[in-house]
Amino acid sequence: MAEETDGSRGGERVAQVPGVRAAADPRVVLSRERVLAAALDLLTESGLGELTIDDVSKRSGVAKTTIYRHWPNRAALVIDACLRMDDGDQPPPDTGSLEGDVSVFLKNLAGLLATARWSSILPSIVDAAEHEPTFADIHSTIQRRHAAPLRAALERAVVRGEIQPSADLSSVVAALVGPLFYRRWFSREPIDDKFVDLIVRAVLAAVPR
Amino acid sequence: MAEETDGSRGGERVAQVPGVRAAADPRVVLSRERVLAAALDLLTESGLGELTIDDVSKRSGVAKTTIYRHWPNRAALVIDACLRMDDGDQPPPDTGSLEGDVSVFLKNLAGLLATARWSSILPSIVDAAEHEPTFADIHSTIQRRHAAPLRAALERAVVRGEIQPSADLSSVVAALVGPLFYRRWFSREPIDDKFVDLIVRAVLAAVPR
DNA sequence: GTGCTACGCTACGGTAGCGTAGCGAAAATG
DNA sequence: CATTTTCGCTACGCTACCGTAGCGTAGCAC
Repeated sequence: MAEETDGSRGGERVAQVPGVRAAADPRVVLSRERVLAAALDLLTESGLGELTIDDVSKRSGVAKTTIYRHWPNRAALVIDACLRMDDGDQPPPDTGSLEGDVSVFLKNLAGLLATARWSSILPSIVDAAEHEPTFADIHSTIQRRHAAPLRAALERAVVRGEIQPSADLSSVVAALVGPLFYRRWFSREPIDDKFVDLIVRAVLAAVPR
Repeated sequence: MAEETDGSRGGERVAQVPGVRAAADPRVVLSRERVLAAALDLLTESGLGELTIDDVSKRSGVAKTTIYRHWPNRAALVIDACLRMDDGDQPPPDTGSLEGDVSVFLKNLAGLLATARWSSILPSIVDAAEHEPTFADIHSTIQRRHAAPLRAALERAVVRGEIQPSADLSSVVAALVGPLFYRRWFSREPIDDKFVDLIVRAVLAAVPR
């Protein structure tokens, strides 16, 4: 996406090995890294609409012209930064029991909601997704990736017979994660273990088994 | 808030009755109404960051200068529009039973999430609340007002003895409303009655009674 | 070392949006 | 009516931001 008309510039004669995608020049990777890091910082501070290339340039120490050598326009940079925002991901828990997995996942999630950069940026993406189809796609990608470990735990529970195959797992995910999201972004209350326990107990008791 | 230094202009000698707040000139109320209506329309379409005074002027048919005669700046107009956005409110249900009240409330909410202007604008406010304290206040005002009927239903249930007074009602609200919000803005799946029934059943069964 | 490539810098042109000034016309008020 | 108040219109000045051009320099690769 950030590549656009790559062929128009000279740099890709180097990429003779097709799969490697031109890992070449260390200056390039450094510039890209610094720019993306600065962009994520600024996204966290000010939100998606306020992000300007001039600010990214100042913050990163990379010249504005160089930024435009790597991304065709502001939108492409924003998208790239959003897709590289992975600090909302979790390692999949595997405690052996459904209740254990879910409990670990949600308590981890509570921690991320309180601290991770990801939780500051997501509202901007949700808002953008509301009006622009491009961001709707990005949003669903992030969302799927993020809920994957929980989904996997539920699917394992189906295999183990702890949950009936007829259960609607999407509903269960919403019932579990929704309350935490609500507290983080809507009621803006802190999330303690007691709250998480209530949710886990309520939802798992209602799932057909 | 939109009033700022009212005393600097001449119009308030008319407001001799302090409480009435100068209901006077029909031209004024008409202008304000048309501007706010247009602003809410544009908020729905484009989000909070993209709203421009020029656009509001074009859409409403009210001259830009007139808009600035009523609001000191763009921010004041946005805030005024947000506070006047009341189509997310519901009449408080009172079916006599806790389960009935909650079920009615959530099914109404599901409808509003699918159709109301309010549900399109809220993500912008959530995002703004993340970075600007002013909008954090607005957000919590809207949020409280909106959840009030549900809270009232829960409190009635406490009085009737259907719920123990020790129960944490804020948690219950989050557990009930959160899943619907999650579906609307995060997983972006439709909300059907089966889903709502699952949530109601799960949560109410877990509340101490 | 010798090219090649990426980078930084300054300087633009263009646009969009904010908020203001000043005037004449229209409408309300009494 | 006469007066007061509001409105619409045009025309600004100002700032922030986008994205580009051209040049000289520093780092990379062979």
